[in-house]
Amino acid sequence: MQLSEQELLRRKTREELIAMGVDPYPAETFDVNVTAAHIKRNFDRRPNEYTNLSIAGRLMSRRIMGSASFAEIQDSGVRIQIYIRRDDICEGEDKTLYNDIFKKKMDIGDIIGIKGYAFKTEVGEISIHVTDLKLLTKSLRPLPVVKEVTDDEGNKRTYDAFTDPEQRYRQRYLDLIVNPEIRKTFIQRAKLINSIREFLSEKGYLEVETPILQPLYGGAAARPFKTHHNTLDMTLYLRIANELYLKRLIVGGYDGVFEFAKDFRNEGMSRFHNPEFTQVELYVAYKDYNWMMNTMEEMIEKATIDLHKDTKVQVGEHIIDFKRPWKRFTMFEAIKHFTGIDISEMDEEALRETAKKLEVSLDETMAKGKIIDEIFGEKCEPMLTQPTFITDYPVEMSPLTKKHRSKEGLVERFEAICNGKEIMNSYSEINDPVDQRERFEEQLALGKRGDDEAMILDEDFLRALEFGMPPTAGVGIGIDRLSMIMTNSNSIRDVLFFPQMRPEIKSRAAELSGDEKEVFEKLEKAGKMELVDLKEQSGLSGKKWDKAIKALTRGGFAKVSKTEKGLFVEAG
RNA sequence: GACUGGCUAGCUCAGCUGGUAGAGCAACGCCCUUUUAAGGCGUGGGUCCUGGGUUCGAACCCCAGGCCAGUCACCA
Repeated sequence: MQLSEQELLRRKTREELIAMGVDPYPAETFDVNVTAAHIKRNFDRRPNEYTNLSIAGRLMSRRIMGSASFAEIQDSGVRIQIYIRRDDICEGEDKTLYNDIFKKKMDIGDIIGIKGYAFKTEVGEISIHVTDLKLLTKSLRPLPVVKEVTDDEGNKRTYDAFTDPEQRYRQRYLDLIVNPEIRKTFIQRAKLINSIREFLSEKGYLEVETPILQPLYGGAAARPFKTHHNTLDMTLYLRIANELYLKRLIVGGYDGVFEFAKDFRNEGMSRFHNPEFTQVELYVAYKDYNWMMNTMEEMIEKATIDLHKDTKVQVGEHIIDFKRPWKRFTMFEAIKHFTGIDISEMDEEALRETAKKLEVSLDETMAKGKIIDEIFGEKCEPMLTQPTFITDYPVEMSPLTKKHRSKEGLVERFEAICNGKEIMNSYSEINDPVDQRERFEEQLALGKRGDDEAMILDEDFLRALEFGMPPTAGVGIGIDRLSMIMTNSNSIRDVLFFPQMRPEIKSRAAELSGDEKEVFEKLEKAGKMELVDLKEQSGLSGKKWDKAIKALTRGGFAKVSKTEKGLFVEAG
């Protein structure tokens, strides 16, 4: 690793501190009795409360003026100014703590502990007059220095902001230090989860945990991640949903269960999709989807008030109001409303015609239900900004949903759409095991035709249903998408601390030379290949090849492994 | 996957029709006891994303590739 000038200097400083007997990473507790936020909030009202304070934080800026200095420290995302005078922290003749340690050996980014008292400067800034100073952690990397100014009119201006989205996502710790306003987003997300948890717990439903590693994946239409358990020597999948397990618990006799679940779907990424995401799923016995709609609008309305003290949320250009009751449309009504066409009585032929007229593109494999869904997705969903329930979906799209009590060809399902996106999916669950088996079999047929998202038949789940599951309503709520709305975020990555990113590969080929470099570049592109093939492609003589590959494996650039299938090389 | 834009110092960015790299902050040295994007004087710091090509000469032009972002497509 090539270190920058500043990194080298800080490493040297670390050594010097140790040499002079200052531990740059002391073990003992530094007792903190106040936070920056606390002082700033209360100093004006109770100035005498802060005469003997002890506070720790990261050094964010320094203004040294000879034998006195101003600096800022930041704790929990809040900055406060500190004032350090040489003769206050160094009472005797020995001025090392100020002249050497503070001025020379502390840097922006170091974590320090101070003791002192709060006061106001002549300019009126609440500050801490330091009487004692201690290094708690030496920082070895220079921090981006972001400056914020408030001008005479009270407008905030930021200079040298740390804005590169890639760096912010990859180094979230840095982002949190330097752009503390993003902390609010994550606090809101946590509040949202707490609010929902509180609501469901208060109703007496049990929060449960079910397997993430599943031998069969089910409960949604998606491609899974596949993994392997060594001892059992079996394939396991990361769950795409927990639905089938929660329903087993309903069979087992719980009246209501819910789980905040990380689900994993091996599909494309976009500003609305991360390969792992969070859903809360809830199943309640003896209820149907109508009850669930009422319960959910109550729950989300409450959550909105918990977060914003209001039912209204600003999202981009729009103000979204979660106040009950939300609009309700059947899918057919919604399509009629937005296109003027009543498709409720149409057969597949007529639907195709209609889709064509509406410029909704279809492919040959799509059946009736899928066509309806396409038209809805294209012509209605994006138009629905305010929270809206869409009910009564075509049966083909919903293999776990109970057939509609009175409408042929439909199921008892609703989705809540908000800001043009689905945030909730719910239905009256199938509890007729014979019906459920038939639906699974239809899915199997789809799978055989090449639909790689078709559901798999889960024999154990069917066995559970055969013992009898009470009539049940279930719902899944996308926590990430709901968080996006609640925090006015434009991308799912803004509501995840650590969104999935491509690995950070800097081409290390530069460290190599000649033959090694050429071989490594080929290997890096292929990832893994047969040793013989790589040798062939390199076009090197036996001796040169041997030398190059040995250098690469020694340097950790390549790994050779022997299996039954032959010799393989892998980029390291 | 397609299109558009981007990649230059630790951070934010400039760099004209190709002439061999610059500013502010940060860093280093000196001065400075209530400053606040503190200030003053001085100094150092770069694989200009990578690899090829054109050229006397490439950060800049051409080709290939990488990564990121946005939009669209796919996908719930």
